[in-house]
Amino acid sequence: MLTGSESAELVVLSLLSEGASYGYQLTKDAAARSEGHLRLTPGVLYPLLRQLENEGLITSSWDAVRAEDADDAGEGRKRKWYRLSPKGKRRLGQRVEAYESLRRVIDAFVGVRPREEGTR
Amino acid sequence: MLTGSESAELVVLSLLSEGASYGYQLTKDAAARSEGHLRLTPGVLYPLLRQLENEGLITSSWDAVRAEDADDAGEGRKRKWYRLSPKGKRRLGQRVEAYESLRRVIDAFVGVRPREEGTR
DNA sequence: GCCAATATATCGGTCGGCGATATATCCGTC
DNA sequence: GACGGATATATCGCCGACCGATATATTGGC
Repeated sequence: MLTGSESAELVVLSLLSEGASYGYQLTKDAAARSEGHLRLTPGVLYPLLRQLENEGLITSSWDAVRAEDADDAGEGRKRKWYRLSPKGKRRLGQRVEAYESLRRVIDAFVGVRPREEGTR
Repeated sequence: MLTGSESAELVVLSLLSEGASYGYQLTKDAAARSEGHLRLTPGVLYPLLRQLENEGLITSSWDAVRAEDADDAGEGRKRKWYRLSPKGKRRLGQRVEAYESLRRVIDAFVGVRPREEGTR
């Protein structure tokens, strides 16, 4: 399981890098991709989306429900579409690097398998 | 940089799986192995050691300073040696598995590189 | 007409990470 | 013999963030 909002940011930016999406879809995508291990609950997701928008990493607009009409702000039902900004794209790159760096650090420890009993 | 105490537990158990050690040494080892990225500060380390001992994952004893005499509780200067218990060894295994699982989950996202502009 | 699924959003209590701080010993050196 | 930096262990409690709980409206299937 994984709910920390640090990884949540990485995941949301990553999903949006593949194209525009919206809140509910993001929770579903996250769960599907991680085979249920990643639960992007409303309490985590929406505050995060707001924060990302405030930082200028994503943009939002209320547009048509159908994906192919996502830019059409005409009549009918709407939902809130989010898109990755250029700044967000850069941030995603940084986050990926940070993750890979962390990965190497932890691997430096878990890569080493136990030796023997007793004292060093 | 990485200070979360979740990873701290993994790291401490991992270091102790290589042999007995003590607080100050653990901070130094952690920094060295991670090339300075992992700062196991006193405020993180000692509460963690206490907790790990309470859970029966490690044991401690005040013994001689010299590593080769670490079991000798005779005269002279002492320091507090920590050792991984069998239970701790099992926990380490679980934590490594959990880490590798998390790793796979995140990789499922960062492995996917950006496609093109616009809508899904 | 009803229920489950879809869709977005806020709030605040709870929990814990970790900076700041305290204390004591050891050793080199001036 | 005293000063300072490194060694070594330990506690405390502030601050802030995480996210469970909750609210609300719409849609679609039966």
